[in-house]
Formats: sequence, structure tokens, C-alpha cells
Amino acid sequence: MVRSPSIDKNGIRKGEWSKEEDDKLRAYINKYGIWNWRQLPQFAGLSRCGKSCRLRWKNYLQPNVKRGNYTKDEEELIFNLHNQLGKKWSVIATKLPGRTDNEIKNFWHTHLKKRTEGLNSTLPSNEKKKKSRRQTSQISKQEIDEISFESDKGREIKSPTLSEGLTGSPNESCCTELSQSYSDAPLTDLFSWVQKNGARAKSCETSDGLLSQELNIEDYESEEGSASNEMPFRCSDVSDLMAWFGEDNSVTPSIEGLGDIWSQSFETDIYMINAHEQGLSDPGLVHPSSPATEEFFLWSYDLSDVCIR
DNA sequence: AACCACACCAACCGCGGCGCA
DNA sequence: CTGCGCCGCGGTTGGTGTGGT
Repeated sequence: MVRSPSIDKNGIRKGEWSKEEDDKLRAYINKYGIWNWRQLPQFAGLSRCGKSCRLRWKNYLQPNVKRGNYTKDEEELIFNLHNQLGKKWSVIATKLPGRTDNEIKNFWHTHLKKRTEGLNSTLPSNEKKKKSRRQTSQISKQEIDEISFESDKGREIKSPTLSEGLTGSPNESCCTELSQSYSDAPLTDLFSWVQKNGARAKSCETSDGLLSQELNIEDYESEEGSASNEMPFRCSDVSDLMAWFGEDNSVTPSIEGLGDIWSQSFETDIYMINAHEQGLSDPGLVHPSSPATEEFFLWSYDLSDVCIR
């Protein structure tokens, strides 16, 4: 019932979301919140555009999203609100906790449209006049101001920064600042950092502990347009990664690369956590919410003795 | 069983608003 | 004032499910 997965010319995935992608996005947002949709996918290790991530989160992954099974009350409310407000789905959605504008819009098109059309023959003609988008938007804002928003309030916005990764004490600086601060980081320092992370990953007894680095380099290549050589191996050791960096002079890791490595390492840790807790060889991602997970996460990024500056 | 038409809905797309430099 | 980037909204699409023939 959804569009089949595809990859556009920029390497951005489209179409149906896989469970792994859902887990990555959910885990990332639960950990760091929403700070910039455009950049978030890179840091979450997703080959998706920001818009797609936003939509997936808002309409499907966000906590408390209700799915299907509209009650009679909800149906009546949608019907009445639509009569009052027209196609202002986002405003209508604020009156129905757990329902998204997209879902309400779909529900109206599939269930209530005919009913409305039946009544429309008796409505005054000005009910049918189309408002300009500007008019619609202004009205929406005024109405929205009257409605209390609880769902997204109070979520702490924390973006992962390299300094966070290195110190294990998250701060609130954004990745833009990060890229400015560390864009000149020498390659050797990157290697030190990767080696440090990699060594820890290896110690966790997972066969694919450095899967993250493989993903990172693929992403990095596509961004830099230097993908003449495909990623030649699946990293099994940090020395492979370092060797590969060293062989390819066209690759000069920047902070974006570091950020990807960082986020992917996070995902690797999630794999490891699950493997540890459940004793499974290929368990998939788990949600980083348990105290044990949090503890493991902080341990895994206790890199206070490394400085890239 | 095979085919067809329609229902359904997740995801995409384009546009406008807003904030900031 | 202007241009740019980001976000959110509403319209639309694409593909699967389902019921009828």
C-alpha cells in the first residue's frame, strides 16, 4: 500500500520505510530530539531527505499516534470541524489528540467526503469559495494560537556534537557550530578518534561492530562525488578503515564525516547493547530507553582523554 | 482461479510563510 | 529590503488490499 523503495540520483532513499530505518529515526529523536530536519538524517545514519524523516516521524513514529479505528465521536468531530474550518487539516488535527493531519485528511477523503458532498448541494455557494493559501495560513495561525500545544513542548533539544561524543557529557551546541569548530581537524586526529572508538567497538564481541564505518564512508563518498572506487570492504577492524582513508588521497574527512561516524557508532552501540542484553547474534536495533542502555551509551562514549582540536 | 475496479493510505511534491543574515 | 534556507501545509500519487464478476 506504499511506494516501493527506490534511490534517487543523489543517493536519497524514497518510498517505504524499513523497520531498521524506523528504529534509527526513533532512537535518534528519542535521544536528541528534533533540532534540524535537514541535517538530522545524516546524523541519524539515514539516507533520507529531511522532509521524508519529518513526515515519517510526525505521521507514524511519534509517540501517541493513533492508527485507524475512528470512533463515532471522532468522525462527527472531523465532520463538524471540516464544515467550520474547511480543509485546514492541521487545525482539525489539534482537536483530535493522537490523530495527524495526514490521517485525518485521508479519512475525510475516504469516508466523509461523500457525506459532505451530499450536504453541499444545500450549502450556500460562498462555502465552496476557495481561499488563497495566504488567507488560509493566517487564519490557521490565529486559530492555532488559541489551542494549547502539549505534544512537542518541553522536549529538550540536544544535537550530537563531536565534543559530546568525546566527553560523554552532552551539550546543546548545534552541529553548525560543530562544523565550524572542527572543520580543520587534522586527519591524524580523526584516525586517533576512530581508533579509539573502533577499539571499544571491537571489545564488545560483535562480528559487525564496525558496520557503522562502512556506512559512513559510503555516505561520505556520495556527498563528495569521489565514489570512483566503491567501498572495497566491510570493515572488520579499524585498521582497515584507516588504511582505506590513507590510500585515497581524494578523501579529506571533514566534520560531516566525523558526524556520520559518530552517529553510526551510536547505532552500532545499540546493536551491541541488544546483543549483550539478549544474547542474540543479529538482534536488530533496540530503543535506547532503559537505564542499562543509557549506562552503556555513556560508557561507550567516555572519550574524555581524546581531543581533536 | 483470474481478472478488474475501486478503496485505502503512506509517502511524495510543490508552494507559501517565517526567521535570519 | 532582499535573498536564502527551513519548515509545515494541503494536494496528489502510487501501489497494495479487497470485493465483485
